[in-house]
Amino acid sequence: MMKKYTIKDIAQLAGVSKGTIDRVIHNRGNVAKDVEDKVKQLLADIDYQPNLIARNLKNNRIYQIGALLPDPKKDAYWEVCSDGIQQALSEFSAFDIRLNTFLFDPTDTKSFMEHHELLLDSAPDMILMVPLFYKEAKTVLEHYKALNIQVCTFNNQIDASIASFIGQDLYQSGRVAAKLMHSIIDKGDMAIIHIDEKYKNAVHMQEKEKGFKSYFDDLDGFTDDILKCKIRYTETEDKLRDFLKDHPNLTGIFVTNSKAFHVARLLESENKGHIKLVGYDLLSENVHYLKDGVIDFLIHQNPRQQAYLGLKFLIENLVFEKDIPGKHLLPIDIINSENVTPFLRA
Amino acid sequence: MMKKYTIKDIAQLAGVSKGTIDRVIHNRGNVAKDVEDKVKQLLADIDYQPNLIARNLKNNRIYQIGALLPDPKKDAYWEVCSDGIQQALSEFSAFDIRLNTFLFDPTDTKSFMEHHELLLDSAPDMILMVPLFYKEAKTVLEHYKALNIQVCTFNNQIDASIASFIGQDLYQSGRVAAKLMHSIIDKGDMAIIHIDEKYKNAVHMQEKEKGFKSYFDDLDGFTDDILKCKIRYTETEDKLRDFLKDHPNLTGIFVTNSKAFHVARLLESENKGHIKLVGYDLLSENVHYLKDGVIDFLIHQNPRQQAYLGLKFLIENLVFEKDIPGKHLLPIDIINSENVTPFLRA
DNA sequence: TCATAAATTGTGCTCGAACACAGTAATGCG
DNA sequence: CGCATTACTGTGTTCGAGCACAATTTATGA
Repeated sequence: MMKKYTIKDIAQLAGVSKGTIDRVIHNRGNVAKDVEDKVKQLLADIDYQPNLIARNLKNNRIYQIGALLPDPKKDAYWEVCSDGIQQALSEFSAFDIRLNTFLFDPTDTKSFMEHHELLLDSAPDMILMVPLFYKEAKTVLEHYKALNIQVCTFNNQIDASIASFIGQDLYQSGRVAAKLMHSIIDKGDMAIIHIDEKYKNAVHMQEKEKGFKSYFDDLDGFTDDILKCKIRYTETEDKLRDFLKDHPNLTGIFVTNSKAFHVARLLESENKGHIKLVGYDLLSENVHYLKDGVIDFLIHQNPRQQAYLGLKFLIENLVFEKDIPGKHLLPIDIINSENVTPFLRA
Repeated sequence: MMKKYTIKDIAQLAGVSKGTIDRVIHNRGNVAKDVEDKVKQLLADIDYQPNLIARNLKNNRIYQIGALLPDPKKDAYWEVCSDGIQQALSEFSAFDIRLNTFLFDPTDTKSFMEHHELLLDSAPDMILMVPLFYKEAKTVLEHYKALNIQVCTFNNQIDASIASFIGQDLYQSGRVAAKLMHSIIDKGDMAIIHIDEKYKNAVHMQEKEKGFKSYFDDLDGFTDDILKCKIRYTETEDKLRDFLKDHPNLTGIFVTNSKAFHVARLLESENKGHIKLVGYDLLSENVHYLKDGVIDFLIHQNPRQQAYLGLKFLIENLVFEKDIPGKHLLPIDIINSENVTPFLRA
């Protein structure tokens, strides 16, 4: 039963004062070589761990964290992020963490850049952000790096070398969707549907598509068609209806983001409930169609947990000097009508 | 931008000394009625939150926690618990938490009681336990309650009123299994297989069975048979082989605990790979058959997370006086061959 | 009225780490 | 040798909450 050593204990053991121990621990110099060696050896021998509580008692500075996030009013997918952020803040309420949140329009790169400027003006110690637009995010992240500001990104990955990332392996999540689809459909055509403003900037949707296709490529003797359809958000309904009309043999549809409910709505109104549907995220409309049986599976990207972990990593680095993992992959949760409920609670 | 108030600030605001504030906060009496009211009002107005760091600095006692857990050497299901426990301990390494672990044989109620006695002798402040055997656990829990020792149970629930519980809704997890099975099987017979020493004491397996059946009961016009088969652990293979022979129309099997790999092994060797198989837990053998396609889905009960949360709740109650939730339900994770990997990492 | 008890309030120390600053010993240089 | 400079070491205060105890005010009774 090992005792917990304090600086005072070590000072006594080494026959010096606690000031000297402190100088050794923090390499602040002004210590005789032989004493330093002796103390260092002692510290190693007893595996000294400083009391983080006492350390932070003195360190009562106010930490400023900036958050650059998509506006949930523009896309409900982002709504739950604030829950995760609140959870992290309350968990570390013992410390004085000030969070400045800047919400940008997820359909507008200009809005992203504008709010980035505002964020910079707020002089944050660290930054939490969703790098939604590849090109702009890369520029911004390089800017932060030059300023030596630690950044945590989540939801989609830009560049492993430039900022810490929390999220799912999107390629693999495409494979999960494919596996699910494969297990529930009979023979027939399958379609991948992308519903968004700008497909080209949305690397995450392309990754999911690649993963989805790779699964079927790996199957021996699988030759059915995988169709592809890109739809801009504003023209969703008409385009979708045309697409369904053009492909009467469809038996399965994979929607690569949280917009599966648009497809579900149409399938229901056109009595095409036999078409299997796999999509993403627990938006209330998606959950509704999941419970109704129109959507068969949803993959949960858990933006709430992503935001929570991102903020937690930043705070733990600030107050405990913990390392921030370069990449933290969340599990890919499979949701059906029976297990959805516990995932909805905050 | 609200300031963080300390006891000193409040003392100044109220025009009294910090000692008086402290007496009011802790209801230690010896405060004039009018002063007490005034200070209480002030505390409420500014929503005073004590600095937990400073509070615990003084409170440097050693906390003893006892753990009564199944021996992982007897059942690999329990192996990952120690990871979760280690994680909780390292997260709270700033506090002096001593954990005494007592491992009992999960097939032997006598072993459970013996180790319970040993646990009591160690004079724990709090207890973490897996109440594997209903009758014995109930006795033991009442004993702890009489001694006023806080207990966290996980994996299976005994009695909501008697101890805190962390785990899955087992009835609902049976329904999840049923929904999965329903989505992947064609017409044909289904079987629920229980593989364990003592079925009667294993309420959790009965709950899963009830949930599974209830799903199909809710379906209109579903009339196929749901067979049932209880197998003792020692006689698994022969009994299983007979059962398969007796029911040649089987298309789906649901195994109610982590022993699905026994069935998978047999299905593979008898070339009955077309029979769909749904089971529980990410034991390495299960994962192997999942990747091979013999097992279609596994439900992840996440014993690692259960143990982690249980210990975390206990510690947070000890050091932060946080409330322990009476019941904490974990999500019911659906696992297939494509999303299993991230769930395996510690 | 005054002594004394009772009620109320203030002061000062503790926890462990961090750090400023005071204090002491060793060395250099004229 | 003596004084200054460097090299090293020890002391004391701070952070916020908690608590023991001292100090003060108020009430009570002879």
